[in-house]
Formats: sequence, structure tokens, C-alpha cells
Amino acid sequence: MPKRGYHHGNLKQALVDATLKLVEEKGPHGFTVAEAAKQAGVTPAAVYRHFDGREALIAECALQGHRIFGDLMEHAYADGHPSALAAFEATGRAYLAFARKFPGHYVAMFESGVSLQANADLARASERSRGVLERAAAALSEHIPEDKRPPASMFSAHIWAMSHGVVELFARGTPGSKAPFPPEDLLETGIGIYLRGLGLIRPDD
Amino acid sequence: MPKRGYHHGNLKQALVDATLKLVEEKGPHGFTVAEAAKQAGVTPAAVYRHFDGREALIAECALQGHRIFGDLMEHAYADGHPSALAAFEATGRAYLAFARKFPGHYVAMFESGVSLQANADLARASERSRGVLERAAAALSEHIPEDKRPPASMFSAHIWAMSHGVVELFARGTPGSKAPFPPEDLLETGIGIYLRGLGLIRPDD
DNA sequence: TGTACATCAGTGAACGCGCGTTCACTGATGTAC
DNA sequence: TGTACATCAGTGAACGCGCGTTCACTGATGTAC
Repeated sequence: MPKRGYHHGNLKQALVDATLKLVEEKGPHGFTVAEAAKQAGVTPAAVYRHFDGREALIAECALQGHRIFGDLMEHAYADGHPSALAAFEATGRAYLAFARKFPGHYVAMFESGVSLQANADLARASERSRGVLERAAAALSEHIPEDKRPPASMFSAHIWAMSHGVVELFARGTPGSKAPFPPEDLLETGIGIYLRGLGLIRPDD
Repeated sequence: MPKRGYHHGNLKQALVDATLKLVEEKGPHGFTVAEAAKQAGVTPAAVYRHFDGREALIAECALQGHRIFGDLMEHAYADGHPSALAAFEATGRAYLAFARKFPGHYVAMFESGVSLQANADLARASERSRGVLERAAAALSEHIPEDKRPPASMFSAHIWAMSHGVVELFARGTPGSKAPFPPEDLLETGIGIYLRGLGLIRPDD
């Protein structure tokens, strides 16, 4: 917004924003360097002042996504307050909320095929959000009798999988697959049943 | 295998097979008409004798996948024998088994973005496999006290979501996301905990 | 305050490439007589 | 059984296109004096 004219002022972020929008609308492979540049009001060649190439552009989108996601998850977890159970359930909700609020980021992170190995920052940011869920699971699992307690990393993987599945199958505009229920309800009830199976919720709740 | 020479003999299926292999190796957008033709030992133009174009080729892969998948699911369900519970669990395992055994088909079906609306046969085949799981869920849900019974379509959606999530996150070669557990174990335990949450498995089992 | 200059974010034209698709054709195959 | 012919699955060359990327350049900006 600030500057105008020959110098854009904030082209790097403008390109990221354009890419996010394209990727949200047309899928993980539906963006091109040329079109992102066009939407930012700039020549394709200008992109190369800020990014090494196409791959680097989508990787930056994924990176920003993981950072937002990590913040959101940590905020939802809130160090386990008011209770381990409430905090855990909040992280599950945060997953879906993120996917709905930042669909472009979500696609860049989980569907674009960006390599985590090729980018250390990206790998670290991705590790972080996974860590929050795992911590939430570990804290919660202390309420399970030790002999029938699954590893925390296993049950966080279950929740991660169900959340991801709900997003992919029912929350995104996949043509032809009408959602039978609101995704939020689906995830909420699914996690609820799962937690009851772990003995963490009374059967009558 | 039968014929050789100028006429291929079974080019249509050879093109489908080549596409499946490419899609398995290089992802949902990693195949081209030209390369599929090349792998089938044929000129790109020959593809148009058998398919309307690129989209039709990948759609045929998805269609064949849904048919195999539907057969597999029905066989696993086995009309609810030996018990509703065992049959239901078998369909869950069948989902993952299919994804592992037919990765190319899986990608074509669930990741390629083929439109279900544009192809009635495809929509029907896809409906069928979903129907098997839903029937299994309905049969099983009769063992739940009526007042605390979730709709069968909801709990089949939960299982579908978890299965899909496990496949996407832990069973496919996503670079950098090492699976903490064998996907089969993850899904088996996840479904087990979920079913316990529904009161369908004794807490001690 | 005014001028000279270094910096560097942008331009615009061009590139080579591989894509999906078309078209007139060719030659192997199966059938009618 | 042998010949003429229709069929149609394949060829090979060509197309227009949009892509990612490069390069020498231009001109706005900020700074040193």
C-alpha cells in the first residue's frame, strides 16, 4: 500500500500473497510464476529478484503457513490450560480452523509436494507444529492407566490423521464429494469418540 | 503380449498401465500423454485412437481403481460375516491394503483432481465403495444403544477420514515425514480405540 | 540545500522446451466373393 | 484357396501455446559530500 510507481515496495510478500490465492483457487499445481507476477502487477522477471525460482516461491508460502499454524497450535494448547483434555481438544479444533481460514497455506504445506529436506527452515517450522500436538497428547496420556497407555506419538498421529482426513475429504471443495456433515462437527465427534475409547471421557459425557 | 508389430493389440490398457506407473512414481501431475505413449511403445498421436485426451486417460485409471476398490471392499465386508464387528474392521484394513497395493490407482482416484461430475461411470463406481463402508457401519451400529448411536454415515465418515489421513500422511513416500509407526498398526489401533469409544469393544479386549 | 553517484528493484525482449492436440497418411488385418 | 477391398490402429510431422528462466538495460531511490 505505501509506495507506488517503479519500485513496488513490498513485492516479495505481494508475490507470496498472489501465489497463495492462486493455489487456493486452482490447486497445488495451478499457479505459475508468470501469473503470480501478473497479479502482483509486475513482470515475470521481477520474481527472480526475490526468489530463486518457482520452487522457492511455493516453499516460502509453505514456510509462512507452518509458522502461522505453529502459533495457532501453541495458542490453542495454552500450556495445557485449563485442563489437559480441554487443551488437547482445542488443538484438534485449531487444525481444522487453520485449514479453513488459510486454505492457500494449507495447500502449499500439505499438497504442493514441497520437499522438507531441501529446506531446513521449512523442516523446522513443520516440526514445531507437530511437536505441539505431541506435547498435548503426552500431557493427556498421563491420565490413562500406564499399562493401557499407547505411546503419545501414536495417539497424536491418530488425531493428526483424522484431522487431515476430514479436511481433505470433507472440508475442501472436492467436486462431487458432498460432505454429509459440517466438517467441524465431524471432527469434534470423531475426536470425542476416540478420546472416550481411551477412557479419557466418561461414557455419559 | 499376444500381438506385435504395427498393431499393438491391447494399446488401451497398456496406456492405462503406463499412466498408473507414472502417476505412482511422479505424483498426480507427473504424467504426460507423450510419456505414457512412449512407455507403451507408441506415438503420442496413437493415444487419441483410444481416449479423448489427457483427462480421459487419467479418468479411466481412476475408474478402474474404483472398481478394484469396490470389489476389495465388498470382499472384505463379506456380507457381515463372521460378525458385524469383524466385517467392519476388515473393510478398514482393506482401505489401507488397497492404497498400498495399488498406489497408482489410489493417486488417480483421490489426488489427481479428476472430476466426478464430468463422468457418470466414475461417480457411480466411487459411490459404490463408499456404500460398502456405510453398510458395514450401519450393521455395526445396531449393536449400539439407540439413544447414543451416531448416524451410520457419520461414523463411516470418521473411519474413512482416519484411513485416508493415515494413507496420506504416513503410508505414502512423502519426503521428510518419517512414519513413527507402520501405517497398518496405526490404522488398526486407531480404529480399535475409536470402536471402543463407541462401546463396541470391551475395555479389556 | 544542491549535486554526483552507487545501488538495485524493476523492465522488456528473447530463449529453448515440452506440452496437448491435429492431420493427412500408411500399412496390417479380417472379410466377402 | 486366392484375390480385392474396407476398416481402422498406428505413424510422423507439424502446430500454437505457455511455461520457467536469462540478460542487458533503465530509472527511481537514498546517501556522501
